[in-house]
Amino acid sequence: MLTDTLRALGEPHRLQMLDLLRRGPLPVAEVGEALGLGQPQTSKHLRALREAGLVVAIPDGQRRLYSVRPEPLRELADWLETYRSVLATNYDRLDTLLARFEDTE
Amino acid sequence: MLTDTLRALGEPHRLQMLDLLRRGPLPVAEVGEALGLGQPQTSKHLRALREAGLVVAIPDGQRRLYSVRPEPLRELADWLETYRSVLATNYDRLDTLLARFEDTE
DNA sequence: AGGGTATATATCCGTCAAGGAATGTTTTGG
DNA sequence: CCAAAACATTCCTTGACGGATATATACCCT
Repeated sequence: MLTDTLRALGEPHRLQMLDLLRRGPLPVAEVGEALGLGQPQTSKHLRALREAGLVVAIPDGQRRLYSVRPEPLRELADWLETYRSVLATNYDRLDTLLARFEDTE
Repeated sequence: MLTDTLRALGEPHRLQMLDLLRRGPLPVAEVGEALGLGQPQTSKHLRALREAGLVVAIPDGQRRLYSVRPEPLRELADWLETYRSVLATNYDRLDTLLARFEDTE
């Protein structure tokens, strides 16, 4: 679900984690170290990402290599596509906005 | 901030609101009615969206017309772009993933 | 000016999520 | 088989959040 993806990434540490894993798979310890997180917190956040389908864990000896799973990101990209017309238009000047309102009124 | 955008949209009602406003500006009452929300709840969520910069309110008599502000969505799109290579690759079959690990090991 | 409408804000409550410390589990190495 | 390493899970506490109700504010109309 799109909402789950957004909620999972709405947490700063988890967003950083994904950005970190974007470069390639990493074990839990390195992820935690990179973000300055404790080991339990790291595992917890990785679990949240995993449950959102944003990440997969692959056993490698006594470690677990986490890597990005792109599916949810594709879904997010598809959703953003539906805003294509909105993104194209330059709505950001207030007067433009007001002008449009007067038109449609 | 990207996190704020994701966090704001991580709430199902707010995501629905944005999807609703994607078609064009609406007053609070119609937004609430469309989502089956009470008036205070509607205002509260719209405020959250507004504070995330995802929405603007324009006074129209005693009403306020809310509409989408594209800036944060552009930022989101830009962020997604950095995952372009990840999205392109077909990571989704587990064996493919494993094969890649064995390669890089 | 007054009454009604549309929206915003305040408050209370229940719930959930994040951080921290301790413990459990699996795997490796000897 | 035992001890240590790497993670996962649990429990606790605390702060934030969403829903509901009540109240305040702003605006229009007559």
